Amino acid sequence: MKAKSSSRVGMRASTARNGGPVTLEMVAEAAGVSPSTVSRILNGTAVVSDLKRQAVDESIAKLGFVPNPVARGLAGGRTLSIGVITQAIDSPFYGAALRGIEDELDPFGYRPLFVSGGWNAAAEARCIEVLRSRRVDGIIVLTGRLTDQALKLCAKSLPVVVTGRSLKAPGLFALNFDNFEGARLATHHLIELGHQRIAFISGDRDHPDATERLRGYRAALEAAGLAYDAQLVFPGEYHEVSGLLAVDRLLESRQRFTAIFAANDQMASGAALGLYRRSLRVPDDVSLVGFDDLPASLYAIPPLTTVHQPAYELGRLAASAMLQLLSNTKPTVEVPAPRLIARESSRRLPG
Amino acid sequence: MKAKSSSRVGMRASTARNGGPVTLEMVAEAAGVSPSTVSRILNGTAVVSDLKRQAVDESIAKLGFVPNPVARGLAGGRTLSIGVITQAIDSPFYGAALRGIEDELDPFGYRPLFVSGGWNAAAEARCIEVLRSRRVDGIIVLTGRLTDQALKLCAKSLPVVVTGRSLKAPGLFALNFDNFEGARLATHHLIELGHQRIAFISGDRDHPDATERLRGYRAALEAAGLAYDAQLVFPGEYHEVSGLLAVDRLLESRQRFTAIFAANDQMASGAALGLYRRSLRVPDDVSLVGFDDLPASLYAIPPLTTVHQPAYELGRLAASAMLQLLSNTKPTVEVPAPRLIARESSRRLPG
DNA sequence: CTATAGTTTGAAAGCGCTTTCAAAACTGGG
DNA sequence: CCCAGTTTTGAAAGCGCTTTCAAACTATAG
Repeated sequence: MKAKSSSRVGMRASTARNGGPVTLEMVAEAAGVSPSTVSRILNGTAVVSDLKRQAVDESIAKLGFVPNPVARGLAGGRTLSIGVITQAIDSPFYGAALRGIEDELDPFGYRPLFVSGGWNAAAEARCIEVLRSRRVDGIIVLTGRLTDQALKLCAKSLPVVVTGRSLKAPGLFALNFDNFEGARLATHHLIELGHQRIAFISGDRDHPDATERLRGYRAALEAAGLAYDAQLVFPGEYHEVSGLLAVDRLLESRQRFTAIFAANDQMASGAALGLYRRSLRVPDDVSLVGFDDLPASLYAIPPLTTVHQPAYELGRLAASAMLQLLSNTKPTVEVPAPRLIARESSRRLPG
Repeated sequence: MKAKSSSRVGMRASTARNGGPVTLEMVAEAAGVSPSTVSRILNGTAVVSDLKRQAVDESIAKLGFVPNPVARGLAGGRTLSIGVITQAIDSPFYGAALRGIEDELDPFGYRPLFVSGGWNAAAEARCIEVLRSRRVDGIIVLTGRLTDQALKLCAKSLPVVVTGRSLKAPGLFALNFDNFEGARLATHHLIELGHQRIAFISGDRDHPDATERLRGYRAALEAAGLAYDAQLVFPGEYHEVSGLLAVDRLLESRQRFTAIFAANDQMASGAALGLYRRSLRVPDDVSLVGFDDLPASLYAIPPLTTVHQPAYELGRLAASAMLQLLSNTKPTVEVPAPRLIARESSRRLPG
């Protein structure tokens, strides 16, 4: 836009017309200073007399100059891009986080570079290599399967922000959501409604979140003096089908239960379908609670009671932490506490 | 991965250990040739004797050399990255397309650079500037609001692939899904089930897809000798709330109807909730059909009858077309035809 | 065996920016 | 008014790669 309009505005110096984009050198010439000075002004690397600064600022505006990030990357090492390792670019949960990252980075001129690891440590390691070769200025890792080791190693050469774990290391900042508390809240909510036989559909067992949520479920049970019954726990894999399957198994097991707590909304959605297939009504016959509060859950039928996980906020926070890391300040971001969103899929046990 | 393992393998020449990544120059030296030769081999820019080629290949492997895309971008103009303008990184519909693009590009060493336009022509124009300044090799535009003009202009300097419109220009390839036919199919399906009063929740009216879908709806009606009744058409905005609102207005209008066709799944989902709130059952009281076939629609309650739009495939095709454009072959990709996926939200009108 | 055309190769000049390094322009203090 | 001490500035050397250009070959014909 800028560059385009300049061709209408100024014709003093050579603009876009003369051949390709405006370069720093052209600005320098137009302002009657050396390229170094322009660079210094651009980066605030040194004090420059007000006179020259003004001349340069003017030329920049007149020519519609936009620094070339590629050249910057080569010369200075900074590319103004942040690598983001996500598990799947189209994940309903991480999507919001990605948007948060994008929104937070944008005003600072940084761009996210998204790469998908697909829940696979080897693929994620490759992602890191790719990002490194693209000279990103930092890496944000959304959960994933990389070992803490690998992350720490990476943080030695590049600032790293990681979500979904607690970890401390130089150049590394971890941002963790309180999954334990969230699950405790959800389970507690059901207990409060009078439910005693609460089935749990858990997530991938090698997923750090998943084990935390299971712990939260147990903790709430125990706190209420209810026995933990392993027969009521069904392994899932965080996607819809596994929720459906879990319900099938639950029903086949002939266990008595009045409520289901699924470790994420996607499984809850699958579970809901499973119940629907067997003509069991939510919440009349079975109360159902999820985790994550996906946008879609608000429009589930019935709208799903769930634990709100602020994915968008988490994205912003991660990005903000990265920005702080890059400016050498110690990140000071606080992850919001879990909140239970009671909707219509859970209700008081009659009788 | 590569670079890492090399530090275990070779120690002949200076590897990662000596200071930063391996450069092309180091490879040249190790192979006893000039940098130019290495570059030529890397890019296939010229014939090189088998002897040297082998020596170079070996050194590359031994040193674990990975070309620096940033330097490449500066020198050669090619950055091996493709800009992708999407409307929202977390859109349930476009998400799949993004994944398709990523998957298709990956084996060729290209990376997508996603930027969000947010359904806003000005923002999209800014996106183009950003991408251009990042020296992307091409731009894929997923629908959006840019004028055909703007796209053609852009295509003059950079290959462009655009979805969601039909457009012909040099350096530009358009990939359009047959929205008209899809909508016709959906409406026809309901008619076949005996429905005659079919309400339509349309999309944004300044959205090209939306008008096509409306046309398809009308065409099916007319083909069946059913009168088009503007009173049964409610404007929506392609998201859940607007579907909910549309149903409210539909109900308030006291129009007689037995089925609803929503111009996308998200609005269908909102509509379903609206019906649920009024204790109208889908499909018993009202048949409901959507458009897009979002992953979530399979798990809606009841599972949603919808028109399958191959978002993932579309992404792959767009990326593939871009790759062809980049290699100067005329793209030859074919968009799959719309298919109706009959599930449980629609049923034969009794009586 | 030389002249000529055709190949393969290397030297060197960038790409647009950052960043040393040293020179130039200012300070004052004596 | 000169010199040391402090800024402010510019020249120039890269960053890692591509690409022209011309030199060094090789093959072919005369």
